[in-house]
Amino acid sequence: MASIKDVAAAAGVSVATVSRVLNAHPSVSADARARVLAAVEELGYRPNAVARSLRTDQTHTLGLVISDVLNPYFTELARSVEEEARALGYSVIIGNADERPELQDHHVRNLLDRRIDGLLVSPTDGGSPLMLDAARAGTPMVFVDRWIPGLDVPVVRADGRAAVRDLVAHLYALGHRRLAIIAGPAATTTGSERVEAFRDALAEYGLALPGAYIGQGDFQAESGRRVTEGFLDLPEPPQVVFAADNLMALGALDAVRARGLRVPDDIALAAFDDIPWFVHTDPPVTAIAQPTGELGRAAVRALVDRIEGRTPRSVTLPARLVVRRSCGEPAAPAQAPSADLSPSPVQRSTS
Amino acid sequence: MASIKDVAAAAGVSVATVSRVLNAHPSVSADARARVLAAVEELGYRPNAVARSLRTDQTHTLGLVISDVLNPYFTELARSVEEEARALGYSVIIGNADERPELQDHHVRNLLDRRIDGLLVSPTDGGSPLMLDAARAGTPMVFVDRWIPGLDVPVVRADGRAAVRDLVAHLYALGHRRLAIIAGPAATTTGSERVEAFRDALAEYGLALPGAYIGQGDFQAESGRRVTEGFLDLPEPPQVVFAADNLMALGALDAVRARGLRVPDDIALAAFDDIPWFVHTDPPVTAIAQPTGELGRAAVRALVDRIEGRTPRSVTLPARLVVRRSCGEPAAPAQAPSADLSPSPVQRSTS
DNA sequence: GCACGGCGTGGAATCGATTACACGGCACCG
DNA sequence: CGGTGCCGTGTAATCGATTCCACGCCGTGC
Repeated sequence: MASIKDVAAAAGVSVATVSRVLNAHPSVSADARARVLAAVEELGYRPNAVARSLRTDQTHTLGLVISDVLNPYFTELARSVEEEARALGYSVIIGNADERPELQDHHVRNLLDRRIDGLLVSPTDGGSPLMLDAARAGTPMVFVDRWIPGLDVPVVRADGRAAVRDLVAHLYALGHRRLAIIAGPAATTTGSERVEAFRDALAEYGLALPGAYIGQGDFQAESGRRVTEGFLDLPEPPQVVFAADNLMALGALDAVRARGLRVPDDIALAAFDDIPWFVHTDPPVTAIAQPTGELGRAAVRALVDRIEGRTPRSVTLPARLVVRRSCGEPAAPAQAPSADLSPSPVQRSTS
Repeated sequence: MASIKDVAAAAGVSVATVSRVLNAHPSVSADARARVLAAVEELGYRPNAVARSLRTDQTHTLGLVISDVLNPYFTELARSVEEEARALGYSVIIGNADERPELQDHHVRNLLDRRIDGLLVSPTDGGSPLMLDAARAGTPMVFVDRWIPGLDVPVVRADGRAAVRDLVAHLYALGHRRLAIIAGPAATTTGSERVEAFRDALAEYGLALPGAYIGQGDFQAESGRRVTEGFLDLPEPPQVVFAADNLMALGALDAVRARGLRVPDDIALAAFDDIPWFVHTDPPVTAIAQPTGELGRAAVRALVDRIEGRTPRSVTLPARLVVRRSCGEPAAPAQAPSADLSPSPVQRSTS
């Protein structure tokens, strides 16, 4: 592969001049510039990003460590992150932690070794020493979706409290009184927050959230199934199951169906995180939708602000309830009943 | 951040010795090794991968350029690719082309600039000059899923011919005679091959595939909707729509539902590419399943073979038909009728 | 007519690693 | 006892860029 030296030789100038041309430095004669550009074209020269990074100590690369690529929520997040980063002149390297802390550490270490300019993390746990050290050592960092308390790191996330309250109102209006939740890992902020928001909302209606109605999941489908089976085995099973993420909702749907029961007739189902597929499931699933794309973009902007010396801001955006049919008819007033017939969110503009 | 010089100074040795310790070179005394290791620990030293790559001309990184991250098929592919690469000591940088050739080129160029050791591509089009040049210039490369004819590049893919034949047999047995297909872009191999396989299979049953029953899609949901609407507007609409990928199937489902029609009573639906969500849609969708994980792993092995000087092999694995309810009852003999009640493929082992 | 300033340019240092080569010391062999 | 060879180590070149500094040249102003 041609290097800057080859270009310099071909153009009859020094490497310094070539570098100046490539970096749009003003101090280059028109003549030299033309000869350099001709040589670049001729040789098909492309600057070696590795060498450049070594010298400038910048990689123009962001690391994104997410909890689970197979979760459509995170896939969409990753997509919007890459898009915004590209618009700002950065590339993104994605690390999939698969909800496993040790894998998360592996990726963080790998990304740090590659000297990425900044790190976007949706932590799988409460924070490993590695991550805490990196944050304290001054690695530009932004948390997205989930975060680790006690660190001076900006957080970009959705606030689901209001939407959870709307959901409970909706369920109450439909006559449901025994409501259960499949929680995420307590070590994650989203894991514990959603339970809390749910409990608080229930309290407003004078409803309790007994221990038996809190199932411990891990954000994966299998745990949703297991927990739901436990609920169904109770002497007095809940009338509604609220899953703290979309994969666990899927597992719950499986468990209900495996018993030959029907949603919502025998038991109602709702989920945190809305995804395009919920429109097409049987029945369409009532869910709390996060502004995922906007979260990804805001997170990138905050991180790049931090990298480029500006002051990053934490951002909290509201989530909203999307009513479909999995909790019973008729649809609540908050939402048009035809929601599940509207054009699928799977489509997107590609202009 | 501490560099190798700091470690050398702290350990009282030269940088060469530090490097030798870190690279397990035999010619180091036990004493020196111990002092170096102690210094490494003390300083929290981590080798700079950028500098190392510059010197050794290896990044231990693979580039993966896929057509669409939001397509669960490619998400799963990406996941298995990363997993196998990690097992072999490589990292993966994913580029999402979004079915747009210019975006594909952007990522290929970016990855080449970063001097990735090899490239895994599922081309969005027939091959840009950039990609052809890279292949001919000797960049280690492997095509996965889709490929570009006429290049000496190994291809790892699934063969769907037999499964398409099974599908047609299934449809024929259910009494369907007017079968239509939503094709992918003709510029992609999977786009044209699937139509051909479908036509050939129909011919075996003495059925024709008229032009009106071939809709041109682009592998995105919206095109599936549009094409399906066209089918439904025909004087004699087809009895079955076969979508060449899962997103277009989703669009088709939307279009059918928007007319107030029902699958499979009014029109049947089948898809190429099986995804976990097809179990949960209304109705569960009959699909052709690729061995996605195995494809990703095989592709990485081929690429790493090529990178490390061994001879890579092309791999073709069979796809298989998974019958569910979207083409009509009763389920075909080829598959257990309870397929859609089996544990969801969304779960996975995490051991 | 001379000094000064700015512009275009090249030489060389530098980033942080790897590695070829040289060198001193010690052991072993003849 | 001297030569050979290996072992452990350090010096320095190198990868491909960026950038500081110095230098030569030219134009301008006094």
